Amino acid sequence: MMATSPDPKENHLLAALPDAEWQRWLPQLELVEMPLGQVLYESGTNLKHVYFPTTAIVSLLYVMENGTSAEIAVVGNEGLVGISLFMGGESTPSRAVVQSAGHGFRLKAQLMKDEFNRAGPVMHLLLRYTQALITQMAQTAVCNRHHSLDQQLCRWLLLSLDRMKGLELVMTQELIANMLGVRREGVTEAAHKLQEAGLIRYARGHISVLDRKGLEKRVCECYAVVKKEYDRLLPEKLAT
Amino acid sequence: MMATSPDPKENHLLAALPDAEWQRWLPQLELVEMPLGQVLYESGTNLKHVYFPTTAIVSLLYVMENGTSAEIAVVGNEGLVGISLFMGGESTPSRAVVQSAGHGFRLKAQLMKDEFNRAGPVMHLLLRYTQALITQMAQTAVCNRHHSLDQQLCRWLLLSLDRMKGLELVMTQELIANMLGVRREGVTEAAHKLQEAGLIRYARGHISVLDRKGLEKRVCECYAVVKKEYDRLLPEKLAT
DNA sequence: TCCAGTCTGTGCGGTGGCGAACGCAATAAA
DNA sequence: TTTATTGCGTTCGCCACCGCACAGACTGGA
Repeated sequence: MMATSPDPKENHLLAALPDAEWQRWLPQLELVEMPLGQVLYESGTNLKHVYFPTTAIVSLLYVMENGTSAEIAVVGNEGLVGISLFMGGESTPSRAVVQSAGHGFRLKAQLMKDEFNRAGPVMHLLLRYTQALITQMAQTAVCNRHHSLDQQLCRWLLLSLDRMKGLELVMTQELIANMLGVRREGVTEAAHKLQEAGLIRYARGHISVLDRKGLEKRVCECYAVVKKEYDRLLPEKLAT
Repeated sequence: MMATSPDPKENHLLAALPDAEWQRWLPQLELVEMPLGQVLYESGTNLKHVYFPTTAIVSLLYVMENGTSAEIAVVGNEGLVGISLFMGGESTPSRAVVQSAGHGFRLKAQLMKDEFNRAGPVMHLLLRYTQALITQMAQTAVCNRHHSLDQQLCRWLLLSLDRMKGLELVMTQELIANMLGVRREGVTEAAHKLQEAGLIRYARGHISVLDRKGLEKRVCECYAVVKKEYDRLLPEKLAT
């Protein structure tokens, strides 16, 4: 198995850049490896970079005083980590952790702010992305309130799947439980059901999705709402 | 009891406007009454105005396919309703409903977009507000996951309290239940506990807060996280 | 004054997720 | 090969919240 080719255009936002900005940014983009568990930023700290994942997936989560956590949103090759930089706050009360190892590119904070403040197409692209992210957060709140763990697991799997290439996640049930903010045993049970139904197969930290359509049948409406909003706000550009 | 005086500067965002924009906006600001239950925008529809509540409180909520709902965020005189206008999406999958009757001012959609696109201090103000709103949504997700109904009720009461003048909410337990996305009976029980503890008093759709500090002692950390972020991002301007 | 509608109190069984504990198997390290 | 670690399976009691059903209490309107 070879590492994936580090092409910035694997990130949809970078791929959607107008040619002028693309030329300007390219020399400034720094390829970074993003190993599992890496913390990109900590709650309340000022950001030094924004990250554009290509093959990695990043979880935005809030860690409570007692140590338990809950995922707020997930970011992959469709987006960027660090919106608070251009939103003006410089920091947020959440933490960004690499949930699935891979690569990405980063840009220095000041550079990002300068580019945003040109108030051109880049700004509007980033704002539309931010709105999609907002929808994801809102729907997470709804899902946490109303839907069963089974459905939430399906949602989580599908959201992850949409942000990677293959059909296999390297991910223990314990980690998933931390993301969802539930017990590990709950995830074990829910995953077991999905395996019995022939939708997934898992073993020691590897989950293979066998029947994506099957997951889509089980998942709650939240997944579709979020996906639709991403598609609406961030239509695939023709670039590359 | 007289109606409150309809002063645009009761809205913190309007009050924070630089003098130039204030002069420019003033003739365009339209005073509107906002009766309980009014729907400011519906899921998926294009917005025609942005609303700046002064004495009203507005709930952003998502209504599920089966009719049940969950609150995503609450907006009062500290903010504005309709961020998707300048974020670029024009619509969102949520609904905005007046939760507490009062007044507000509105601005036509196109005007708002034009003002935003000047890319000056107004834009940065609105973006900072949006980030605060994002924090509120994120924390709602966390709270829905981890905290008891009792604590969530406290959080909800305090958030509402911060956005109004007096100490009495006109609000049935059934309505609160719809906002929180829980059963009415659950709210009844939680409210009963608070009343027994002498923190609130209620009767037929009127809730009086007797001991705000007491509520703050019972509430989960979520409230403080959100409040702190609003204070950080939207410091009180000296205007007026 | 009486009725209808609204708001709150309460009780019941059901269930989904919690916390803790322990067993087991597959992998990695010695 | 042995040993330690990691990941998954299972059980058991517990509690918060759910859904439903109904009773009382207050209010406004005819």
